[in-house]
Amino acid sequence: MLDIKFIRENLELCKQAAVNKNRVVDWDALLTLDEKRRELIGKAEVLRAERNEVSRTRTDEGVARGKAIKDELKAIDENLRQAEEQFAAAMLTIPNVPDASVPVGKDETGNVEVKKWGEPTKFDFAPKDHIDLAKSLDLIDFERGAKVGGSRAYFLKNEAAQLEVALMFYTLMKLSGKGYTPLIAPSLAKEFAFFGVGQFPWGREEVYALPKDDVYLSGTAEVPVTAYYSDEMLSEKDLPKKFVAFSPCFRREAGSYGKDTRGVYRLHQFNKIEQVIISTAETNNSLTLHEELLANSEGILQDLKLPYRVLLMCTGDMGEPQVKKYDIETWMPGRNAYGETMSDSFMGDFQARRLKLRYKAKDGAVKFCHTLNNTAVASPRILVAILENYQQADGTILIPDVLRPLMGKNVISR
RNA sequence: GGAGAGGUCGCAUAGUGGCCUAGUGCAGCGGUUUACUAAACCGCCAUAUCGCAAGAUAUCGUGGGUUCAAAUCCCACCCUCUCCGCCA
Repeated sequence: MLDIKFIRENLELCKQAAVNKNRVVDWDALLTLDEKRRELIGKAEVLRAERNEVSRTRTDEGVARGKAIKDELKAIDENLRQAEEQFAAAMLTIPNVPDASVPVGKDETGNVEVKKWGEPTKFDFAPKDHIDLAKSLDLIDFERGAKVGGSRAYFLKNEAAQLEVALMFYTLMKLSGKGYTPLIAPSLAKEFAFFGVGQFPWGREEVYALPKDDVYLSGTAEVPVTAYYSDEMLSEKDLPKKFVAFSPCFRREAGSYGKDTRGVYRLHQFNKIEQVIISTAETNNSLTLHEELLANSEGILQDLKLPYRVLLMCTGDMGEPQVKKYDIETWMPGRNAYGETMSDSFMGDFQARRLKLRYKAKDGAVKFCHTLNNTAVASPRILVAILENYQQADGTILIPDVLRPLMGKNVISR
């Protein structure tokens, strides 16, 4: 959410930001509601001031006037309540303004590759995709997954199951060692948290709802962890707060029914470790932290010796809440392409405003925090890259060096 | 699922219709003193909205209601904690 004062004072900037993000906003409706509500607030306050004064007199005339004011106020308050409600709903639909360093573009074709690490793996044999590899080595059971859990469900089996746990453990320990507080976060979260991070109102279709219990299944630990300090007042001296959070993630994948239906690239349920930072409202510092999150994720991929590239997302391919976003794509031989494995976002105070996540600055001023997050590792998608890049001519799969101590073996074979 | 207790400024607490313009303590900020630190003392210090400002208004879990007037009385709901039951 933006500050309405900021919108009033920077209307053209906000309008252009929405256009660049391909979002349609009814600015006139928003500003009309804003004016209406301010006018009603003014009227109500004048009446309340008079009522307060009059009721102190405790005279018959005062009581009579008080009664009259009471009726007037009732009508105004009802109108004000409606206006505030509509205004608040409209405010929730305003997208955030991208940073000046973000390229303007319509869609993914406008993204800019800013870094490439390693080269796409070359094979002196015909490589298999992860589906064939998984079947021949009995690593993933798609058929029984679908039988039991429906479309896009799966069982990780044997070394695939061990590999996922090893990856999660490796990542959690590595980032804990860098001062990130480890968390295992709830996957169930209340509606306010989804509005808070900006998944609602836009992404409702993507989220599993459990209406009977009034909770939702989150698709990322960003939701619970960013909301961790919601409604709280932090101290500047305690910032930034850095978290590395494990959670099972759930996504409906509505609108992508025909996409990536084979394999474990796009799933309804997976496990992920997410980095979340809550920091001060200093954009330059936040941009530095944004790079730190990127470097952390790159470090994981470099440890795993997986070729990847970093894309700076253009305005048209970033979400409503983001100020700046990088995607990391990892080489996946089965796709003969890079596939997204991590997503590194800086939100400014957009989420903090929605979550009432504030801090007291050293000078005593109360400010909204800045929030950032980035994937540390998401599995099984990362297994696609590991299985495919590490396959050998004899059909076996080498295990990345850093995971061998955890796996107790060097190679997957049957 | 059942029973009970409770939700007040960053934290802790006081507050049972008008003296609440929400008090006090702690923390925080500034200062005096000090070789330094601590202590002591002095001052400042909730948030939001509207307003150029002076200031006004609102906020005591949320929403209704009673009243000229509600943190305070009434109703509903939400949340937290404790205990019992069930249970990985």
